[in-house]
Formats: sequence, C-alpha cells, structure tokens
Amino acid sequence: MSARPFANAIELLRAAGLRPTRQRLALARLLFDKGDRHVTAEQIHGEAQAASVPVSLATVYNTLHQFIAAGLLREVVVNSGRSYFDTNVSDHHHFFFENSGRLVDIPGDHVAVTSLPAPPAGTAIRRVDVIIRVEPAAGE
Amino acid sequence: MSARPFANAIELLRAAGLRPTRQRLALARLLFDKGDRHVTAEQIHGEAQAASVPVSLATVYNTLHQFIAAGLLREVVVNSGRSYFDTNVSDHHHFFFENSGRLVDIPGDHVAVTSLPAPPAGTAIRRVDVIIRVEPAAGE
DNA sequence: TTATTGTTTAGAGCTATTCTAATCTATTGA
DNA sequence: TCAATAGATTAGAATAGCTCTAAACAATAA
Repeated sequence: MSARPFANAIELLRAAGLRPTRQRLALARLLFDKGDRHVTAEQIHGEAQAASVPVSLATVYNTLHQFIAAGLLREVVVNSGRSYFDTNVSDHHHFFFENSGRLVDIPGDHVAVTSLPAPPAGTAIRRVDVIIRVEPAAGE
Repeated sequence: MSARPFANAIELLRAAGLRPTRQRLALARLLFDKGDRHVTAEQIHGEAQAASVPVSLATVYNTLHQFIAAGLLREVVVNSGRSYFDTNVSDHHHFFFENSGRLVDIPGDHVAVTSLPAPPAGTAIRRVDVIIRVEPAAGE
C-alpha cells in the first residue's frame, strides 16, 4: 500500500511521466531509498558523484524540479540563498537549527495551527508552513 | 507610548547606537514613516534614488542588517533568492501570494499555534514562523 | 580645528541557480 | 533490428542577489 520503498524506481518515474534515464534513476534512489531526507542540490550532486553516477549539476536541478512537479518532493525555504528538498511530502512542519543549517521534520499532528484566518478574497490556501527556528540553548 | 511615528529619526538611530548619517536617516524615514511595510533591498534602494538620496546598494544592505540587529526590522524568508524586510516587529505571521510575490501581515492573534512540540534537547526556540501560501482561487 | 573612529562607496567577488545550444539517448514505428 | 524523433543531458556562460574590500568621506570628541 505504501508507495515506498520502490523496488524499482523505474515505476516511480514512469508514473510521473518521466523517462527512466540513468541519471534520474540514480537520483531517485539516492533520494528515496533511505527514508526522509532534507538535501540541497549540491549535496545529492556530491552523493551521485561519490556513487560514480555521471550527472551534471544542471541535471540535478532539472530533476529535482521535475520531482517537485510530480509531487515526489517538496521544497522548503528557510534561508534565502539556499533551497532544501524534502523527500517527505506528507503534511508536516520543521525545526530549523539556525547555527548548523539542519532541518528536522515535525510530524503534522505535533503542531496544531488553529484558527487559521480566512485567505484574502480571491485566493485559496495552497499550503501552510510552520518553521520553528531553534538555536543552542543558553549555556551550551 | 508607541515608538512611532518618529518626529525625528535621529532619536531612533541614536537609541540603536548608530550615527545619524544622511543615508541612515533617509532609509529610516522611508521604512518607518508609512506604516507596516515589506520591502526588498532593491525596493528601498529604488525609493531612495527616487527621493534623490544618494545611497549605494551596499549601504542599503548594511543599514537593513543594522536595523535588524537593533530590533527595528525583521527579515522574512519566503522564497529562496530574495529577502523581505518587515517593519512590523511585533508578534505576527504572513500570507504570501505566490503569484505576485506579495507579503501581507496576519496579526499574531489571528493564528494560534497550539501544542508546539518541545525543542530538541540542547536547543531553545528563537522564533516560530507561520507562512500561509495562497494563490488565486480556481476560476479567477 | 584636528584626530579619531565610524560610514559610505564603487566595483570586484561570490554562491546558488538558470539558461543555452550542442550532443546524446530512450522510445517508436517500420 | 534500425533509423527517426522526441526528449534528456551537458559544459559552460549567464544571472540574481548579496557580501567584501580598500579607499574616500563624514560625524564626533577633544
């Protein structure tokens, strides 16, 4: 029932209408074969290189955006100048460690946003992002 | 009691330990003399030019960051690659219009985040950001 | 005043990301 | 199976937003 793990990432790509190329298969496996991850483009590019998969940074960006469009990935913006890609596309929020730049999931039901205001006239809510910014506690 | 409007921005700067220079005075007035604003660096730079105040973009960035450090301004990150500076430093959240890139304040008491999870061990919560991303309603 | 310290500036530099146009590859149809 | 074609990948240039540098300048203190 659960969509993952994908014994073959090929199905995943086909379902998204993407040709299962060498690069996309490798990136899909790096992203989805080890649980929930928060990665930057540079990061998976590095991992792909380390795994001897020849893939350019341009392709990494293309692929990440295609995965987002297909609903396989979600972009999290916490600081300008760098995007994180989150493999957990279920309803949830984030802790952001301001000193290390690390991002950690908070299950959706652990943060309740009650009394949401009505969206401005003519608009619909697309998503609600809650980011809890934390820093080392005083005296650590 | 309210800190604004500042008949003279000079006091504001002095209180922040910043020399009241021509550039800083002009920027303070552009920022704080007309209610709550969400501006980008390029934007106030443009406004300053339009007002014939000679100020470089580097100074605009320096000044914005000094104002943030002084608690006069707050940075809001909604999309990578661009920062917004919010003159409203009271507790509140935001609507973000994904198509136009516009940001609108939501008073703090119009969004209640209940059951905040405990911060990870060794950390303290610095701030909680709630961003409600809206888009034009279907059929508009 | 002058000395000192803080501020501003132009322009170079940097980082993350996107674009371009050429090459390559998966798929399709014969 | 093989060619045709639509789609994918690539290196490298380009861009955007922001920061840095080191020299000129301006506010304050003495």
